[in-house]
Amino acid sequence: MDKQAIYDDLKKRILTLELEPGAALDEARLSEHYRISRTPLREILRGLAGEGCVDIVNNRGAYVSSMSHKVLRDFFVTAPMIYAAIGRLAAQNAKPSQIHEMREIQEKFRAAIAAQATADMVYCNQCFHALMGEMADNPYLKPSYDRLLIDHARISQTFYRPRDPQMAERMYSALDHHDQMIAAIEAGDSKTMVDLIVEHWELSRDLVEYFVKPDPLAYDMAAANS
Amino acid sequence: MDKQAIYDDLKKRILTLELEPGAALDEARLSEHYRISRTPLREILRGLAGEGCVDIVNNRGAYVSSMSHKVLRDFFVTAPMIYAAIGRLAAQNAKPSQIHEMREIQEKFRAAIAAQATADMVYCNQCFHALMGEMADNPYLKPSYDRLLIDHARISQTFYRPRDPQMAERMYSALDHHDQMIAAIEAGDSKTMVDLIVEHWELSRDLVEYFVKPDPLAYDMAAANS
DNA sequence: GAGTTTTATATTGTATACAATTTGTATACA
DNA sequence: TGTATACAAATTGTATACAATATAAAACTC
Repeated sequence: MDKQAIYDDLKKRILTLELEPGAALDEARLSEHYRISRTPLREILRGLAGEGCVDIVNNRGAYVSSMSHKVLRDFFVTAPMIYAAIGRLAAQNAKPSQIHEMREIQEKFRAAIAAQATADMVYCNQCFHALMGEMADNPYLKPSYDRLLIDHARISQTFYRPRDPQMAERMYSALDHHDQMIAAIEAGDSKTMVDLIVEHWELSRDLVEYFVKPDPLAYDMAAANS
Repeated sequence: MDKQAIYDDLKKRILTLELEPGAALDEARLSEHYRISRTPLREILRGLAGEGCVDIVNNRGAYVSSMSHKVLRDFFVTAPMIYAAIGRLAAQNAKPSQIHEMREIQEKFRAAIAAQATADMVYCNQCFHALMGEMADNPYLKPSYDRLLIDHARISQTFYRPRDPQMAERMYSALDHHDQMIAAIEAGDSKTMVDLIVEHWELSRDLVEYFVKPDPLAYDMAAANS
């Protein structure tokens, strides 16, 4: 397992919440686990800190970045603007090879949904949106976008309930959006792309809203039975 | 000189173009210069890479991040949106202690302009806008904003001509904008704030436009004398 | 028994030595 | 003369040992 692979593995474990927000990342333990010395491991942790996955406190170690209420609020304030901008730029700047790669990811995504393989779904979705960031090809937006994607993955996992039939519906909507996005990107149609991004975003927003404000239990049993 | 001081010093040297875009950052040379070993120096370089000051290529060392035409274009595409968003959030979220600090920076800025101390002007301006980023208090926008500020400083220095009388005018306009911004932030008036940000931005845009498209020399000497 | 100081342990930070990779140069050959 | 290969130098990457700092525990004072 080389350095990049360890980097990716750690990032994946953070994204999938296997390493929970706030969890301490002990250098000695991790370096032993991955069979490398502390020096390169520290560089990996600092790299992840640059991406926003990890918070480092001087002389007190590294922690998986937290997900406080404030962070959640900031996420919902910021994501629409950045996502729209990235979508617009992706439609303008995508290279043919990237569009091809996107189609491949989309087919894997489709298969994962059909197979109800939650982990694969999350991963393919992540790849799809990360690639969109590459297409946009803007070094100033990329760091913010990547940070949003990291927390987007974590938030989605927090609120996703695999047994709820509404979830399957949502996933097929998302899949459909992705198909339309690929078409818009190929056509270089940035206006349609932004509309799709907004629509897609509302899926995520509604998921959390539904969690915070779920269908209430009947508080008047007599009425519920009538 | 502790680690943070070395970090700041390197960043400052990059911002002031003392270390030019694309310049190689030799680990051995730098570690000797700052009297620390390579291990912490490497961490500093990776930290700066996370901020976007430095590009690191595997097995081929660190370089001051470049300023290609594409980067310049991306800068002008992206900055208005992010600056406006940061301005709006700063007006909404600024804490009294931060407003107080901002006033102090502004007075130093005023003094630097009066004294025509270019380096101090650049530094105070940088501090002013960095503090605005702190006020906005949004972890998703901050990485993009900081990256924009780094290149903004470098671009401004590239196109600034201290001997041009127009430059002094511009600086007084900027100073005036800053005064008005502080008032808007204190009043929590985010609408006015965004208008000011746009106006302030046009100063920077015009500076570069003027450089790219300066007053042409007379090409018809007869006509010029008539 | 509560609070403070001291001591021990654990963890992070730094220096140095060594390994791996890349780059430059010289030489052989077409 | 141009290209390819082999070797040498320089530079980056990693491991390990040691130093500094923070946390936990124990002893002490009041």
